[in-house]
Amino acid sequence: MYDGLSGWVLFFIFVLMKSTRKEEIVAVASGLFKEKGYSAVSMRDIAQAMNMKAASLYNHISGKQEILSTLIVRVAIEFTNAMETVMAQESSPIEKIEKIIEFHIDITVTYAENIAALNNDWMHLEGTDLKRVVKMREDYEENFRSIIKHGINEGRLRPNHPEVILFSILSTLRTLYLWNEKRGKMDVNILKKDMVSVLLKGIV
Amino acid sequence: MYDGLSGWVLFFIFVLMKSTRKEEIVAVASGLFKEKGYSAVSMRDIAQAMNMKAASLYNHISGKQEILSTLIVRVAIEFTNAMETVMAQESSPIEKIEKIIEFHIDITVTYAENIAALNNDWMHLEGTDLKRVVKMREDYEENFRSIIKHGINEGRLRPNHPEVILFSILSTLRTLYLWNEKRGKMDVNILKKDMVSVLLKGIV
DNA sequence: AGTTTTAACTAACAATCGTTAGTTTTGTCG
DNA sequence: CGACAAAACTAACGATTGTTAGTTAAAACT
Repeated sequence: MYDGLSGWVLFFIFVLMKSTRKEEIVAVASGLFKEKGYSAVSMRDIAQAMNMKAASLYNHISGKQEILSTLIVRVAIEFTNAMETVMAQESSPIEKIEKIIEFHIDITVTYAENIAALNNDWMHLEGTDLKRVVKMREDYEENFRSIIKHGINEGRLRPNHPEVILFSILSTLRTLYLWNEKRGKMDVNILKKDMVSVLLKGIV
Repeated sequence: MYDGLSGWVLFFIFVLMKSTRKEEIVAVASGLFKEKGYSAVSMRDIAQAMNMKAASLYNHISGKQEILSTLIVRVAIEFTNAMETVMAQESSPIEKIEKIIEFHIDITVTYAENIAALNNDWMHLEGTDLKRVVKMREDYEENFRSIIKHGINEGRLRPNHPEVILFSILSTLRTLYLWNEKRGKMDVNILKKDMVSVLLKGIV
């Protein structure tokens, strides 16, 4: 009985170890990418930050491209899922926009480096990954746009150009990751309230 | 009389030619930097886009770094001057913020590629240029912050966290350059009105 | 204890990087 | 036309890039 359990435990430890080693590389690399950008970070830079030699990285990953792909696709899926959850709800356009602001803040808290790569280094993806991420972004924006248009048509949003509204909110949310140090002192829920207030009701 | 004039004309043509050749390089490079980032663009890429060989570039510029520096410092000065003009005016905080939004749009129209480099590649500047640009950005943000704080203290701005207001407006304005294709069809003055409305009065 | 994985290492590769030196072409002025 | 300067060229440099091959040390399983 103990032996049987021990087998499972060791299996999970094995899986965990194998994945955390790759995850460690991805995490370390994401920090460097955020500071200098994908192209300015070499495999030797990443290796040095992990106290190993560049060639050793290839025991865990297939190449530099896989790191970027893992990093970006992961957070892109996160945003896509969150948006689809909001779209599935039967709530007003304004409530949906509030939800979008809130999950952007939530995702930014845990995925700041991934978002940096998504924003700044998506064009260095290759092949299928590039197409997939671009498609996800287009769909995401189209969903957001339709919410805004509904809001205007129903008379619940002021009739400004939808593209201006979409762009203003989205560019604020997308660059939230740059703002993590100052936000650090601020409670997330207070930030959400302030953010919703500023973006929806303005500042005057 | 004609000869005297001809001398001046030729002098100006000379100055113009000498500067446009360098300016051409800077302009072409800025387009490439915007698409792929400074580090991912090689001197051979820039040369190819100019129909010449990489070595020939060095007849006009001292190196890759000078291109980046020229590009970024130029637009940083533009923003600094515009902000100082606004600060010198005796107008209300709200009017000042309106002016800031407007000159951001104006500068973006003519300096889109420069702004891309300022936003994404400033960290690849070296030495004095790096310090200078970082200082200009800090001063710029500090000026903006003081306007917002005055607005709140005078009761003309809703009392949200100043940092949230600053960040929301500034990140929208800073990423305007990403939005130039869709804006292309839109009249600049209409864009200004909509932008001021959305950022100041919100969307509900 | 012996065997097999896992994950580190050294060494090296072909390609590309920014840049320099030296040469040739182009164009302008007297 | 000849002299001269500007701006292109070819060739090459040393350094760095991502990656592969082959080897060794450590850890895990039977």
